[in-house]
Amino acid sequence: MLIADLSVREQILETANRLFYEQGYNLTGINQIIEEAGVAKASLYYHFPSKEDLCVEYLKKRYKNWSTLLQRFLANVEDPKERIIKSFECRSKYLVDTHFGGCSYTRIIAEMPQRSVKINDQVIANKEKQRMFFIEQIKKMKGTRTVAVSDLANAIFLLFDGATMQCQVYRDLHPMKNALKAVKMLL
Amino acid sequence: MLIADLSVREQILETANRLFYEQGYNLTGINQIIEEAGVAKASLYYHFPSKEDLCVEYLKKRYKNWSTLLQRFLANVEDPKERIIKSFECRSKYLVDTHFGGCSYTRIIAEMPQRSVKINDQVIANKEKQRMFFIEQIKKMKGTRTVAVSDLANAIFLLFDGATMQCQVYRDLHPMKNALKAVKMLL
DNA sequence: AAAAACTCAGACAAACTTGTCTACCTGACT
DNA sequence: AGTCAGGTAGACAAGTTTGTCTGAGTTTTT
Repeated sequence: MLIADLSVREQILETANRLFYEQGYNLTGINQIIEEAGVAKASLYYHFPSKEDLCVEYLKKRYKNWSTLLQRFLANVEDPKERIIKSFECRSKYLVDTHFGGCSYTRIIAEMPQRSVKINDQVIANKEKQRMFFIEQIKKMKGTRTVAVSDLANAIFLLFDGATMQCQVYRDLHPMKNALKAVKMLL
Repeated sequence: MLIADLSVREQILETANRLFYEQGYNLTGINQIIEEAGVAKASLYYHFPSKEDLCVEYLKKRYKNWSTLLQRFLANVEDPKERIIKSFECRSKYLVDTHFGGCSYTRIIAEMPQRSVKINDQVIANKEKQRMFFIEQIKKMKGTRTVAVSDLANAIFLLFDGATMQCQVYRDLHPMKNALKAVKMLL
């Protein structure tokens, strides 16, 4: 589990990333994190003022990892429509790789009805970045659009997000396939 | 908080329903439930073998309540297309009434990565019933369909479910409005 | 009348929770 | 030589968690 050559801070964050996502935020204790990260408790609280702050960094990391994966998938793909389709395929791979863990942002929200401002803002920021990806692609698309750019992008984003969640629930890729079919209907 | 004339079992379930949804399943303790329900701990464990079993009953109750609300919304609405649109409006009302609590089934899944079989089965059953509603409406729709019934119904279900989740995240109805726009594009 | 179902209050076990604090150590920079 | 960033181990506080159990009392059914 321990990854060599990682600073203590990175070791903590990497371990928290794994445990928060695999077990859930509320079910993961600070003690388990420091134990599995192989660091002292004071070290955790030296780098992260609280579990809540660690959660915010976790959310940032999740977005960074997703973004990296997506960029790899989209390298050499120019056509906007093709980029949208590829992003759904990227999501499918992500879901399989994570054993259908679903969207980490959504899950954090679901776990914390009494959302803190910090966590709320980070989740919204991450979601908005995902939404903007679709906005950008639709904007780039040629052809006279009969519907507004944002309406189409938002619809695709809803399908993307909805399918991610349903894949988690059903532990199967079929919702993502259905979402892709719907996207093709809309485009 | 206490509702008169309810049996002890119903009092417990009603309180659990409120607390699980408002605070989350993991953050709601048995002790809080019995305290707010005004019953003894032994009474809870007499009616529900475990917190997990209580959760299953909670999920059943949530579906029953949603189903009742939906039926009230759809009374006197015959046209399948209109019934679909009304179901989205019903969801909007539901979300506002629950202060954007989102979908209880989804949230339970999000909170419990190590899903028990009982809970998993109940969530799937509830979700499938919701999906079947859309299947039924599409089936009833006249006109030569260029796409398969299930593909269209699944797309609408994805939008419905995705919008419910996004409304929870954004604490706003705009995703549901976007979903409805998308549905109208598809129909 | 007897039995069964239901309800109460609360102690108890054995664990876990976040965060603080003491006390110490190492290495780098000024 | 001195300061400070970064690290160790672990005790501690004050609370929480689910579930069991004792022991009693009431209500309903047979």
